[in-house]
Amino acid sequence: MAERTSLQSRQSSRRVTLRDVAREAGVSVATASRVLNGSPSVSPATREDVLRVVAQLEFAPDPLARALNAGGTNTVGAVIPTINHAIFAAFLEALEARLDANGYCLLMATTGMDRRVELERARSLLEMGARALIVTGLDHEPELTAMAKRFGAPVVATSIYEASAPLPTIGYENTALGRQAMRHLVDLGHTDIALVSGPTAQNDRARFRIRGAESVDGVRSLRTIETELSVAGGAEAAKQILGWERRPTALLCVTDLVALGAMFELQRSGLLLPRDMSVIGFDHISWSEHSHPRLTCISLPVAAMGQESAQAICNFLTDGTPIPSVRLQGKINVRGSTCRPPQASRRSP
Amino acid sequence: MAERTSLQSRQSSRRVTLRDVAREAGVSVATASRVLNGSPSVSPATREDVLRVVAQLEFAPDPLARALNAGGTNTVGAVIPTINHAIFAAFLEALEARLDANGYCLLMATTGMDRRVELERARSLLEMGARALIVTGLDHEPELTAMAKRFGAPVVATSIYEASAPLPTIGYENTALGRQAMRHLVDLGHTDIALVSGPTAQNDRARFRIRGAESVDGVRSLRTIETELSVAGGAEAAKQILGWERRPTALLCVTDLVALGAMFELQRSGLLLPRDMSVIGFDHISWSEHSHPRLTCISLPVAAMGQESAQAICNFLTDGTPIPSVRLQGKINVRGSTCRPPQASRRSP
DNA sequence: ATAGCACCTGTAACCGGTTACAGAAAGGAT
DNA sequence: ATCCTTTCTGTAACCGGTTACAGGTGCTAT
Repeated sequence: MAERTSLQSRQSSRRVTLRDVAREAGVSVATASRVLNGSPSVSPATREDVLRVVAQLEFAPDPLARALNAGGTNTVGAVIPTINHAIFAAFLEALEARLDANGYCLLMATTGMDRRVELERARSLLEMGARALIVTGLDHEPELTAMAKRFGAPVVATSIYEASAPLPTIGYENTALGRQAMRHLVDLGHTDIALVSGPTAQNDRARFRIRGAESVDGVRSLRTIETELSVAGGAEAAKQILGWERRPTALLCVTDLVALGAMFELQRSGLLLPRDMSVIGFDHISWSEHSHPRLTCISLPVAAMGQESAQAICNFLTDGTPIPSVRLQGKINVRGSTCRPPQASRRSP
Repeated sequence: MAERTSLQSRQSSRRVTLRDVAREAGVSVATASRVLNGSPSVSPATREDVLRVVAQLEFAPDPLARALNAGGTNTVGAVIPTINHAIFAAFLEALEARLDANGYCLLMATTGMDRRVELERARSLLEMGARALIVTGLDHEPELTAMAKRFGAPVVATSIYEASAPLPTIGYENTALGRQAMRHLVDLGHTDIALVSGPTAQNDRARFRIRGAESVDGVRSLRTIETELSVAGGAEAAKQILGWERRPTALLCVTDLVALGAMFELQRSGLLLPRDMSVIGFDHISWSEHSHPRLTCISLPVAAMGQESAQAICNFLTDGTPIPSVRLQGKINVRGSTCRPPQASRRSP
C-alpha cells in the first residue's frame, strides 16, 4: 500500500493523452494516432484539425506506450569501470555518437572495477530496457551473461580481443600490445626495465599486457610495480623507483596517466628525460603527444572500438546480424620520451 | 578481420511472457504477477509453483510494460558538450552514482557544443523516457524548455549559478571565479597578462569567467586569445604568445587542459616555470596537482555538483519537492605554477 | 445451521499508444 | 440505377504487465 502511493501520486496534473486529443478534435484515437505517425490515409482537413489540437494541448506521446508496441526501447547499455579515465570517456563518446546515428540512446553505468557492482548495474540497465549490453573485458560474474540472455540482450565485451571467448569481443590483443611496447624498449637496448601497472585484480586487460611484456626475450631485469591507476599512482611509483639502488633505464607504464605521473615526478627530482630514463605508455590520451617530452606510447583504437561496437549492436538489433568479434590494431607511436640507454650496444644494426 | 562467434542463435522464439508462465503454472496472470511482486496474499504452495516455472522458462518481465503501469521510467537524461573533457566526466561519474543510489539510471548524450544538436539530443532522451533533463549552462535553443515541459520533465542547468535564471541552476558563479583567478595574479604583482580561453560562442560559462577576469582593477595590459579547448589548443596559444614582441608575465587559462598544453609548450621552448611565466588554470583535473610545476588553479566542485543535481532531481521525482538553485563554492589552490613577476613591486605589504 | 471473516484466486479493466480490419461515403464506369 | 473503386474513418484487439473487485473456499462464532 505504502509503496503504491509513492509510485502514483507524484504528478498533480495527469499528462495529456492521445484520447484527450482525439476527443477534442472530434476524431477517433486511431485517426489521431495516424496523424502523428504521418500515415498517408488521412484527409488534409482532419490532419490539420488534429495537429491544431495537438499544439493547443501541448500533447507529447508517451514514449513507453510507443516502445511497448514497437516491442522494445531503442537504448543500449554500457557498463564500464569509470568514465573518469580518458580512455573510457573517449570510447563512450564514440559509442554514443554512433548509437545516435542509428537512432539509439546510451544508458550508462559505472562499476568502480567491482564485479558484483557490475552485475547489479547491468541488471538495472536491463530492467530499464536496454536492448544490448556492453561490458569491459572478460572478467565478469558468471550470472551476467545468463541474466542478459533472459532479457534477450546480447552482451559485447570490449577493450579485448579473444577469438575463443564465449562472448563476441571487440577490441585489441592486449598481450600483443604489451609485447610490442616491451620490444621497442629492448630494441633500443634497454635491459633493466621497470613495469608499472594499475591494479590487476579484476582487470584482465592489464594482466594480458603484463604477460605480453614479460614474454619478450632479452630483458636482463624486469621489476614490476602495481600502483593506483592515476597520475598520482604514477608519481608514487616513480618515487619508489628512484629509491632503488640500481636504477632501471626504462619504464613501461601500462597506462598514459601513470606514465605522465611518473614523468612529472622524475623531472621534479631533476632527471632529464628521456636521457636519464626512457618512458613508454599505453592508451593515447589526447595530450600525450603534446607533453614534454612527447610521450612514446602504444595507442589504442578506442574511437574505432566505440564505433564498431555500436554498429555491430545496431546491426544485430535491426537485422539480427550476428555480432562478430573484431580485432582492432593498436599501433606504436615513437616519440620523444624513449631513447637508447647510456651505454647501449646496438642490438640490431 | 571480422570473424563471428556463436551464442547468438536464439531469435526463433518470441520472448517468454507472463501469460506463458501463468499457463504453465496453471494459475492466472494476476496470481503470477502477484508472485513476482511479492504480494503477501499468495499461498506458499502457489508461489513455489510459479517461481519454479519462472526459473524453468527463464522468464524476465518486460521493463516497458512495467514502466507503463508505474507511469514512467526511472531514467534521467544528461545532455553535455562532451565526455572527453575530464571535468564533464567527473561530473557525470558523480551524477550517475547518486542517481543509482536513488534507483535511477542515467541516459546520456553529447552535443559537441552545438545548440541545435543539443536540442535534438534532448528530444531523443525525452522520447526515450527520460523523466528529467540536465543541461550545461544557460545558452540553449529557446524551444528546449518548452519541449521538456511538454514531456513533463524538469530541466536543470549545471556548471553555472544564476539566481535569476528561468531554470534552476546548480553550479558555481563563473564571474566570481574568473575574478578570483585574475586577482591572484594581480596580487602577485602581474600587470601584463594573457588570457587564454576556449571557444566562447556557445559557452556562457567561458564568457562569464572572462568577464570576471576583465573586471579586476590593476591590470595594465590584458590580451585575450581564443583557442581550441584542448591541450593542443593550449600549446598553440603558447606558441602565439611566445611570438609577441612584449611578452606577458602571466597566463590565465580558462581550463586546465589548455593550461597544461601551454605549460608544455613554454617548457619546450626553454622557459623555466614559473620564473619566466606564471600560469593559472581552472577546473581541477586530477593530475594538475602532480604536474611539474604543480598547477595553481581554481578548482570547481564538480563532484558535489553531480551529487546535488542528482539528488535534487530525485527528490522532485519522488516528492515533488521543487528543484532549488544551488550555489557551490569553487576555491583557489595556490601551487607552484604562479609566482611574483621579475621586477614586481609588492602591492600589498 | 449459517452468518461472518480471513485467505486465496480469477476476471477484466486498466496504462497509452498502434494497427488490422471493417464499414461508410464519394466518385467513376457500365 | 447498379456495381466497383478509392479514400477516409472508426471499432476493437493488441503490446505485457498491474490491480480493483468479485467470488470461492475453509474455518470459527453464534
